[in-house]
Amino acid sequence: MIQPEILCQSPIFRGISPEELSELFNQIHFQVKTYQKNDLITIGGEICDRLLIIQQGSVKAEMTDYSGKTIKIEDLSAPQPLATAFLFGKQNRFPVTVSATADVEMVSIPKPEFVKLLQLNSLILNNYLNTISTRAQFLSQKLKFLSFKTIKQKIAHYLLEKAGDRLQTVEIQQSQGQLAEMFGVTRPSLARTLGEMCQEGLIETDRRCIKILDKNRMNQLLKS
Amino acid sequence: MIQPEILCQSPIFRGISPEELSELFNQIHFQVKTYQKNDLITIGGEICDRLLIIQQGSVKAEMTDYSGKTIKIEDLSAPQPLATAFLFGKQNRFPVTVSATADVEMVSIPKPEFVKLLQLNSLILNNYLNTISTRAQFLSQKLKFLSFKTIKQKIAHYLLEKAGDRLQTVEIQQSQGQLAEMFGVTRPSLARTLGEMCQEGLIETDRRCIKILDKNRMNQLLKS
DNA sequence: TTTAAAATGTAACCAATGTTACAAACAAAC
DNA sequence: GTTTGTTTGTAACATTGGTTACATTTTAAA
Repeated sequence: MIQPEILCQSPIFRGISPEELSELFNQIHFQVKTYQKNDLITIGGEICDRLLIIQQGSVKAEMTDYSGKTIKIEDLSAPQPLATAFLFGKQNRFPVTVSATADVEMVSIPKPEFVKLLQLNSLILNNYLNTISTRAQFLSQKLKFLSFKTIKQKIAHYLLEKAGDRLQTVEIQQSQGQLAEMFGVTRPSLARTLGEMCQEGLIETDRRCIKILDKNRMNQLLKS
Repeated sequence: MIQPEILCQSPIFRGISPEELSELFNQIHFQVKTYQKNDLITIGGEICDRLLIIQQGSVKAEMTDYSGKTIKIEDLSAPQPLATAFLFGKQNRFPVTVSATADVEMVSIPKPEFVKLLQLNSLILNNYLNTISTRAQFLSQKLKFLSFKTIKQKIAHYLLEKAGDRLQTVEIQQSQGQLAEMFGVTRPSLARTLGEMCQEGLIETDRRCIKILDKNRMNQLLKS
């Protein structure tokens, strides 16, 4: 039924040997369900009272908007877990509708059984805590970034972060277009603002290298 | 040293009796540290390898910007825990500098000891998981909200969410000004946009009641 | 009831950014 | 070297939302 060699690759069971994992699964109740391509696995809004881990195959997660249409959120494949941030907490309902994009085997562990697992094995506990904490930290960072209103501020924040205390010159890996997308702005707007910052003597650009000329003034930008 | 009657009010120990809590604390290592008003408790960037819970007094959390100046983030008092989302995860450093705003007693539990607690008591485990999951869900919601670009979209999202499937009329509790702050826009801009939506026949406003006239068209707004 | 304070509606103006379009520079493939 | 597709710089114009100011309405207090 379960395939320990696959499951131990999952972020939640990372570091556990396949043998140990088999042993652990012997101590809890769980189900392995199979779905065929296009089957519905969860429906958005449904109570999330079990941990689902893809053992085989792949799924897509979609969100339903107010008019009933669906928008694809992400594709997931084995051995990814589903909706780890919604098993606990106040709002423990699936935020998304999940359906199979290939034949799927899904390991389903009821919440109380998963809690048992967490108490049986401290590695699993740590892995799970790390997973949701990392997610919270990621979201937190993203929000902080969005709190900068103007494009100039976003650029200043990005460059100062990337340069740290030492460096004067930052080399960006992505293209201007990708950077713009990360900032949530359009490419021409980003280019224009970079141009303005050059004119103001804040930075100097040379292809993908950006030299910070005036860190103090850049800092000032972030406070207004 | 520890005051179980106070600590069991903390979100992390909620539901545990004071006696039980004393018993649990006997099984782990921890420290109770005292600070005087204005003492530094943690410094932003420092490794977060212990759980801190305020047992007595109050603290403020501040963030340091690039130029070294600090901005107050929040005030916390007993029996709140500090930075629960940064004990685990990839970026386990305090995001903020914390200092005492009154004489403080702080319970400090090293991470490995706290992990023991989590394994000893499933209520604590559940509480902690709920705490960080709720936080991730809150941040997620906030981000979703910010993803709506225009004020019209934010209003539409807010109203549709609040109305649900059934209702036609939504009554808002807050003042327009508070609503505007929640949306991250200025009060006159919000008022102007509400006015525009009335003219377009999307809604009808009467003091603090807003009637949705055309749900379909409102939905359309969210997709562009 | 009168009065003061707060909340609301509205307007003119301005700054920031999106939109669209196009040309120049560059990189990769042939 | 030429060609082709991608990336970058830039410009004109439209839209959005912030700013400021003020009149009106509502609420609360005296």
